[in-house]
Amino acid sequence: SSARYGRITTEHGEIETPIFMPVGTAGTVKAVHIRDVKQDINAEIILGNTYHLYLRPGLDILEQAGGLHKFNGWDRPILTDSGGYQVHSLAAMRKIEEKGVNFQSHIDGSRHFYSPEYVMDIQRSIGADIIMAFDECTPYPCEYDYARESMERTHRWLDRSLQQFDSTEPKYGYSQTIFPIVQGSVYKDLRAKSAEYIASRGREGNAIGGLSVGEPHEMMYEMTELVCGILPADKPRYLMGVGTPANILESIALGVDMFDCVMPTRNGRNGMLFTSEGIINIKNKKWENDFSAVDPNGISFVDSHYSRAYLRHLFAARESLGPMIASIHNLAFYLWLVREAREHIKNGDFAQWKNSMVPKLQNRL
RNA sequence: GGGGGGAUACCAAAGUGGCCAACUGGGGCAGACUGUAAAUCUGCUGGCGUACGCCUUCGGAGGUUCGAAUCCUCCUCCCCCCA
Repeated sequence: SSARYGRITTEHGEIETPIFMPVGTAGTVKAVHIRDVKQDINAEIILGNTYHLYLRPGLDILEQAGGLHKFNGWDRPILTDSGGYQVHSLAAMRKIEEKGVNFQSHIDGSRHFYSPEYVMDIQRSIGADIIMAFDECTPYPCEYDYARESMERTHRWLDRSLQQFDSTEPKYGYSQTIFPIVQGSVYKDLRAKSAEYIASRGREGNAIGGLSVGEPHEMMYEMTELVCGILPADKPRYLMGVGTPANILESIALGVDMFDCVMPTRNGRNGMLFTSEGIINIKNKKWENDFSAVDPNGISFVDSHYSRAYLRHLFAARESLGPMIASIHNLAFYLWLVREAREHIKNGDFAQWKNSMVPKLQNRL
């Protein structure tokens, strides 16, 4: 196993790795109060999104607030995605050129232009501790020729991102750092080339993008393993957008240190609970009169305070407390999972523990 | 007492001779969701069958017709208006 334990230091605090970062796209971890993110879930770092925050509330408001930390009341580290994923997910509403990407807002259809330079400026204004280079997240499947062209363009955009980043200053008195992103779709030679390019930039951390976009898991692991073998061992590796609890443990085993995913929050809002014994669809009739705890093994307040029957009722009645409880539970579970992983890494029995956990995590309860 | 309207699947509600096992919505059941255009989307929802299909349904009973949820007769129940 290539699993490792590490620490990342920012001016908003230290992060132990492996870590899972709750996604807070629009400046909020959806359906979860910041006090619960901090205390009950005990997240160490959360995400924000350049594209969403730029559209709403906009840079003027964020700067008036004094940055995102002050705006949303989260005083621990924040990482912002660059909008590269929106190049992927909003494919129908954008056009990619060498200079940058023309977007249409999904909110009002208004037109905007993102260059790597501008995206750096936006992330300076948001004030994230870790900012991401502007990339293109390619879809799956992706033709080899397009994957290569896109990867090469992402590399050129990276150098422009770095130049802009290095020639500008933080706006709120604390330092920021930038992570470049490996691309190359599911092609080994492209992934290797990209990983070498990204490694050569010598930044404080590196990310792997363009995975978990629909490719088979074996391909995702194969690419992750290959890239981790090339990225420097003494810098954190961030696998963007991953994933299921099993995905996370398998990827930790391959040498990944940082994860983010909408799954615990989005799926939670839709009634799916992840637990150490398997997956629960709390909307299912079978939980109707199950008055046992939401998660008997869970460590968060909601796990022991509420019953499955009650949580099912909340979903059936479309009460907003349902998605809130499920989101808190899932995030607390994800954070518990990575903390456990750390302990087992330190104890030297990670691989054994991981192998015993993965089948359970995928059970359907 | 007089006059009028109505009864369709779990609920509401279309359908007024064949294209109807029956639109649509709700409810119910199940599924999907991986750097969040998502507290969203999809499927099923009379019975049996994997399926071609077969069987039983539109308040009840009878009738007209090649053919009825739709037309006729009687019955039962509900609602509204006037006394």
